[in-house]
Amino acid sequence: MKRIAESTVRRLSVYLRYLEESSGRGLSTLSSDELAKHAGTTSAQVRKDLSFFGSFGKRGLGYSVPELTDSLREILGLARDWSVAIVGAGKIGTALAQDRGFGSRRFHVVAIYDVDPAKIGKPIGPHTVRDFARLESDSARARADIAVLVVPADSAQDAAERLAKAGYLAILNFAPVQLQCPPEVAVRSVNLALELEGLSFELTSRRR
Amino acid sequence: MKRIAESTVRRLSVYLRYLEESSGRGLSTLSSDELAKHAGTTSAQVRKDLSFFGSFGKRGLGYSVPELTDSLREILGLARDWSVAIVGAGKIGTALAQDRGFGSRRFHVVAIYDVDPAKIGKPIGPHTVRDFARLESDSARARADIAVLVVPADSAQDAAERLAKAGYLAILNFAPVQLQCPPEVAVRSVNLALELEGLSFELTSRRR
DNA sequence: CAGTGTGAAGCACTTCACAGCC
DNA sequence: GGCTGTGAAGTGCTTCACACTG
Repeated sequence: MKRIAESTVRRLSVYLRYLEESSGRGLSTLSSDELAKHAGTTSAQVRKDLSFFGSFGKRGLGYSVPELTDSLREILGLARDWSVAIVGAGKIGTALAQDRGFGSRRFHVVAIYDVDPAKIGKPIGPHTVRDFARLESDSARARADIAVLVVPADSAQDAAERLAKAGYLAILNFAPVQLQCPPEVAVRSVNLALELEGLSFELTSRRR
Repeated sequence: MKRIAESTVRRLSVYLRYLEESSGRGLSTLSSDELAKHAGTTSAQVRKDLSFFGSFGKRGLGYSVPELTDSLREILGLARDWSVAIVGAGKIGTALAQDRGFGSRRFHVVAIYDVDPAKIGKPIGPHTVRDFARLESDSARARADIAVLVVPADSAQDAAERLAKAGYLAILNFAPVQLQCPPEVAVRSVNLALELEGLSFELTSRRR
């Protein structure tokens, strides 16, 4: 199968969200044009995106909401649940662990790690902060699928390597560093400083 | 001036970070190749990126660390400070407000808003949660430059419109919705559900 | 006839390759 | 000789436009 662009996958998620909302409002079909409006793209783009994976629509009619919902869930790997471990029990890690919406859908936080003795053992929602030294022994028994890395920049690379060795399949990285990981580990980064600096650039350059 | 791609701006931020680190280690020049290694790109890309804004390097030598640092700060609009208001004092908003690194560099949190009477008046670090109803009157006196929107999905669009009307220049949106804003307001979105679903897709499709 | 599916065209970002300068 | 700056070529995503079908 041809490689799918990351931008395409992002849009599929957005379509899915709108489909779920539409389903809640009792709609049974949706056109590429309606999907496009709510996803901030064009109808041609919607059709192209979906056509990578098959023919889901009916000509003259549009897409069946329940059918396309199921198909997109299948495509995005959301027909199953994923377990998530939060690595780093700082302010943001703690907030993410408790945030509904982050844990919702098919992603379930199953553990929170930290190296700080002052934090280890502390309760966070239904969890207790575990010693990151136990990562390897924990993982031998039961490992989460995805790690959310919320540690300081200078310990992120080490932590990532241990996660990769311990068999984690994916890392969502919040540390402001370019992680070096073996190719079998999927990595995405969210870098808030970068986003703010992007806004700073726009405000500086594009303002009339 | 020709339009600059968002991906280019992202990389400039990454270069700047490495320049600052290198400066701390006493390096005085850096080649496009060294910059590329640490930014995860190619030397040609680095040179192209920089050439949009001028000629900063010396042939045969590379780039002067202090000079390029200054130039990039200037380009990215980081030669000045920016004030930031956090809108939404939930778990994540509160965490961001207190996170060092987020507030660091040239971005300073100056206010935190919420609509929940239970939260209004609560101290968060050096700040006190303010009633979002006061946004307009506050803004008439002194308005922050950038708003960080950390409210539930169903109130995000309303909040964004009020921020735009109140004269905010930019919004960093964490709510999982496609914000509709007037074009003079710069918007960037960070959507954690989308990132997780992107990983889910990779784990499902690309695994051998 | 409304709306999908899709080759072809268009556009934008990246990589190449080399002339030019230090 | 080393490394930048940059047109030209390459690649990949997006938009167009239209044949096709329910």
